[in-house]
This record gives sequence, structure tokens and C-alpha cells, in this order.
Amino acid sequence: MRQDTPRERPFSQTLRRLKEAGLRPTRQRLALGKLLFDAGDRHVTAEQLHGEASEQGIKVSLATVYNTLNQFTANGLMREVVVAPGRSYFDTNVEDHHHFLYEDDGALQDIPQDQIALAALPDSPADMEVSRVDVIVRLRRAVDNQSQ
Amino acid sequence: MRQDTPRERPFSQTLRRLKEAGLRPTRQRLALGKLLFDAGDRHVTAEQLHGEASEQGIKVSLATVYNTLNQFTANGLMREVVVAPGRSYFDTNVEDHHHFLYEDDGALQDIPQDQIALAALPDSPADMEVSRVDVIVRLRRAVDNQSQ
DNA sequence: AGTTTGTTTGGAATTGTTCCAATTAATTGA
DNA sequence: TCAATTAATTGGAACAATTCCAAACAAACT
Repeated sequence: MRQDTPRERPFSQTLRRLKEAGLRPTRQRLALGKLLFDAGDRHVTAEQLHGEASEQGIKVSLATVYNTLNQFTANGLMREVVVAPGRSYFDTNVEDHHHFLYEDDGALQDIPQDQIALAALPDSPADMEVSRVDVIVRLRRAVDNQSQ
Repeated sequence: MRQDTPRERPFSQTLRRLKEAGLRPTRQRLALGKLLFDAGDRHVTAEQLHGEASEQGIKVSLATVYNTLNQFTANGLMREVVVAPGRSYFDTNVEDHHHFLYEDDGALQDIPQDQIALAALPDSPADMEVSRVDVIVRLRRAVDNQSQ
């Protein structure tokens, strides 16, 4: 049906998204967007993303990483998933979907959409509507040799 | 502001729970346990509980409130629900159940168990087992009469 | 009782995040 | 084009929630 994204325009995807969101395509946003959107679905913390950028020689402050992730989230380009006090991930997958959380290392993983479903949504209280449903399936290492 | 004497053993419930958990029934734990367990299902933050205790003249430090909530949680007497970065509640209801989150004021409310159900649990990855499933239904004020 | 063990405490430390005012970059439009 | 305008970035300070710490204290055991 359609041509795949050409190789020679590495920023085109991010550029399109920024344009849609009405955000200026700055050097930092383009670089972060590339890290985020060119690698398929990702779950990153602000610190992680900042570290990755630094590794690649992209000079961007942590404050800007936070700003950018928050703006992307506010504009529907990403979604925030809070899994523990003081640990929240930004998810590049904004489709309706849910997550596995590996409790031992805190890693997050998408649950394929066809593998989970809510049988019944409860009645919303008066004057309220559902804005989103978050499901987190917490996983632990199967019991056997618990060394800690 | 008079003292009623509704029950002759106001601490018995908390005492039993502490005993079950192998925690010493100290003055602080008894007082906090009374606030938590004698009032039905509750969702409190550490700060809230500390404030309540202070109001009632119970002298307890914030560190102890955190210690106590964490110990209660570790021992299955309570459960922690994280709803936003920097906001987590401790829930006295440890049955299998889920929550409504009112996004405007951050309040949490139990969803009656028969009103929600997962149609299918996804396959757990190898060597992993489900430790818990958290469902949070986020509610916003229905668009129409936006007062405030 | 005295001793041991577990708990509480205030304050400092830590972590994750936001705020701020100054600087720098992107956009507009003559 | 380039000056004027507007928005974004920055480092560091501030903040909020939580944990850590070592000393003081309380409960439990013998």
C-alpha cells in the first residue's frame, strides 16, 4: 500500500509528530524524539533517556528531558505509567494497552492487546467518565530458589 | 468533646493483627492501627495519617508512620497503591479488588469486586508468576458542566 | 530485677521532579 | 535578509516524598 520510511530522512517521523503537536522542532526535541520513536515501543525513565542521550554525545539537560517527556505526554505522543513511588516510565505506545511489571528489576513490558481484556467496566459514579484504565500485572520470579 | 466508651476493648482488632504479623504492640502501632482498622476501608497517605494522629494528640513521628505503614504492608495487613508520581496510598482493604481514581482531586475509591473482572489473564513469561494485578480506572468530570 | 532485642525519633540524606531567571535558539515578517 | 518576537533550554536552587541513621527508649525475656 505504502512506501516504508526512507532511511535518508532520520528525523522525518519525529518531525511529523512535533508538527502535529505544534511543538518547535528544536535540536533537543529532534534528538530525543529520534531515540524514542525510531526504536519501536519503548519504556524509559527521564534519567535513562538523559543517560542515553549523553552517551551518544547529545548535549541536553535533565530539565529539558523532563520538559520534553511531559510535553510529549501532554500532547498524546507518549503516556506515563507509574509503577512505584518515585518510579515512573514514559511509554511510546499510546494505543490502548496494558503492562507487565517485573518486580525484581522494575522492568516494564507491554501486554499484547489481545491477551487481556476487561470483562466488565464498572458503572462510573455520577458526572464522571472514564478517562483511562490502567492494568498492571505484577510478576515475580516463580518460587524455587529465593536467594536474597 | 466527650469520650464515649463504645467498646470495652478498643485495641483488640489491631492487637490481633499485630500479633498475627509478629509485630510488637507498641503505643504508636496500636494508635495508628486503631485509626486505620477501626474505621472500615481506608485509603491514606503517610502525611494524612500523621496529620490525623497529631490532631488526636497522638505523638508519633512521620518516620514512624512510614515505618508502620511499610511494615503493615510487608505483612499483608495493608496494600500500597501508587496512582501518580509522588502520590501513593495505603489501603486497608487487602482483598482482591480494584480502584477508581478521581483525577481532579486524586481521591481513591474501591470498585466493588463484582463490578469488574479480567476476561483473560495473559500468559506469564517463563519462570514468572503473577503476584498481583492492579487495575485503576481513572475518572474525570464529565464534559458538560465544567464548574471550577 | 537486669539484659537483650526491637522500636521510635529528629534530623540529615536521598531521590525524583519542578521551578526559575538568564541565555540561547527558532520563527515571523518587513 | 536580519531585527524583532516568541519559545525553548539551561544549571542550579527549591521542593516533595521517602528513607536512612545513630542515639534514646520501650518491650520482652530470664
